[in-house]
Amino acid sequence: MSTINEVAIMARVSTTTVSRYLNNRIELPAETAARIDAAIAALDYRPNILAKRLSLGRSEAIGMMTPEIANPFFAELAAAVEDEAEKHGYSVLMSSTGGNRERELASLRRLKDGHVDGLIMMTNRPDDGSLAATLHHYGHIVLIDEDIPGVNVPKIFVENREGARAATRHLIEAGHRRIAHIGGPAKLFSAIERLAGYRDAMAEAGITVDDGDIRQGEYSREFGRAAMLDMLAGAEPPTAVFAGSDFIAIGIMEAVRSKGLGVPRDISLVGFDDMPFADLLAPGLTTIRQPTAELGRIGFGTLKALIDKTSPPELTRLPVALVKRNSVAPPRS
Amino acid sequence: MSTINEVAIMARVSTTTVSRYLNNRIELPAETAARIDAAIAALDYRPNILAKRLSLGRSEAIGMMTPEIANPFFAELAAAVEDEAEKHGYSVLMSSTGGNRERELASLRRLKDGHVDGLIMMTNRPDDGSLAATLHHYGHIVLIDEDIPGVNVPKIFVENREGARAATRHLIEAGHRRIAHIGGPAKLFSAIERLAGYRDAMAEAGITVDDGDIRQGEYSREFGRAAMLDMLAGAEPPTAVFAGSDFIAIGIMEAVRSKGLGVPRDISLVGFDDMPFADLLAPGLTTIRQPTAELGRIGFGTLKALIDKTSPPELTRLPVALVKRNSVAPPRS
DNA sequence: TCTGGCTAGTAAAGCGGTTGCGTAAAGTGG
DNA sequence: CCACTTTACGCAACCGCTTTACTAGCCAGA
Repeated sequence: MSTINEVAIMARVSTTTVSRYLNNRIELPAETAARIDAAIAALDYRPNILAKRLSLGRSEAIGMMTPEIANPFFAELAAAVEDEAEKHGYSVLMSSTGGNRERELASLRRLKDGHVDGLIMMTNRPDDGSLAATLHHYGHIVLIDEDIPGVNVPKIFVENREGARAATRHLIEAGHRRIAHIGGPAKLFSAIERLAGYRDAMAEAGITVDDGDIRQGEYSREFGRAAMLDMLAGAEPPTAVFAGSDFIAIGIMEAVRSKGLGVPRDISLVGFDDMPFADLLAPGLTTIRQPTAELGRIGFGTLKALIDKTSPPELTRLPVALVKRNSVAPPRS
Repeated sequence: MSTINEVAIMARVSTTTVSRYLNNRIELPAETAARIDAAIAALDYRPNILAKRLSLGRSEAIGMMTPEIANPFFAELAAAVEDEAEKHGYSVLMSSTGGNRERELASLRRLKDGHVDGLIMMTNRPDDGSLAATLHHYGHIVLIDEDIPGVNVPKIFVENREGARAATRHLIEAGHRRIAHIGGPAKLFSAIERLAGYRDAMAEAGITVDDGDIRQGEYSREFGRAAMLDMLAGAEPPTAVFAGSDFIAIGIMEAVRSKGLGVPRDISLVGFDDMPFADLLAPGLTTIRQPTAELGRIGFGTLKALIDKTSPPELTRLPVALVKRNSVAPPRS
């Protein structure tokens, strides 16, 4: 590997000049520039990025914190971020925390250590305030998909409430009146918004919601199954369910099936997320699609703006869309 | 941020001593060590990793090239690598190439530029030789999951052939004789091995394979569906299929269903990979599980051995296992 | 008493860039 | 022809850490 010094010697100038020339901080006579160019080509010189980083104190890399990269939703998001970052010459350091506070903090430490210039954070659990408190001390952070209340950084979310409203309305329009909602953690931002959207739609249709028809728990298949089994055990179960996530929806399907019932014959179902597997299911899951890739792209753009000191919008909301498949039918009369 | 120099001053020693002490290259009298420890604690000193990297010429980061991070299989693999790397103090730079040669080369360039100390490569397309040729010039590379023929680096694969054999035997044991194989690209290493395993099992059972019962194409849902539709259009379709991947198996399910037939009632089916969604399907897909996380862990370990100049094994083979779900039944008589 | 071998460190030269000051030489206006 | 501004660069410090080569001081053995 050749160095800037070798280039300088070959071009008969100083390293200062080469460095400035390469960074466009100087205008050189064509002849000098040509000599430098020639030397660079001859030596196949490429700047040592490690040295550059040390000198500049920047790493031209960003970190990305996801709860679980193996979750297709986060994987897709990650891919989009990486894609966009690459375009701007940034590397991405992935870190999947497994929802582990330890690892979240390690990730933040890296940021502080100058390892990375900024951080895109995704989380999927409610914060007890400790994360929020920590974040205050850090530099360039962007929150994606899920809020951490009390943190004052740019945030990018989807229209959770609108989406939930559309999902619920879709069920109402199919003729259902007893529509349950099995959603995410009661304290989690997205779950709160989705619940609100569900209530909106029900209220708009003039339907009174029985509190027993609302269940909140983890965004997981297991919770979906358990909650649905519980509902089915009731005297008069609902005819439709709006699930807070596709994982929950899968659990619901399992529960329904295990009772010898069918989706959508006995229970209509709408999910949220449009995970890649949503259309692999039988029946295909009607769900709310999030603009995953867009979230990632805009997330990176926002972070870059932050790094470049141009102030990005405080809050960006991305629209969602209802994807109709085969898990909704009119109620059996 | 405090520096090693400040620590040295506070502890009344030289930076050399602090550096050596921290890197366990020196043994100090307890009293001196205590002074240094105290200074570090007091100043909340953490070494500047950028400086360390420059000085050492190592980046303590590895690259990971995957065709598509959004594919659950690769995502899981990536998560395992990341996990293991983290434990050893390495960062992981993810790069999903989308099967794009350009991006593959960019990834390799980074490696050369000292961006990373080594690279874990995964690919999913047959190489025309150009990639293999390029790889020869590079340093620390480990190949995971799929071979690039002619490349002389440590490789970690699963027992494709054994797995295929077990899958096929499972169908035979269920009573099937006409068993088709719809597999991956004819020139792709894993597909070749899996086909061989299928032939093994059939030969062992004394069943002659009709060439028309073997189809090779992409590891994709679309190919699976098309191939299966074609088979079903034949005069006497098979009663069972061993699919080269779970994606292919899903396509097969769709095809079977679209003809008004059922899995496993009319067609028994075994996949390969055990993707996270395999058990979400209805019926649950019987398939061959790859030790995904293990692949990742061992992949990192092998790369690290390479970096540390201890020569790792040329080839590691990881066992697979048959996971029985509900897509296999005896043939209808 | 001298030599040699520890012990417990240190000074200084990198690693490969960037950058705040300078400055010699050439050009310009009066 | 002189003072002044450009033009075209260079010197050397700096980023924070590692490492090679060296030394001061002490003790043991001959």
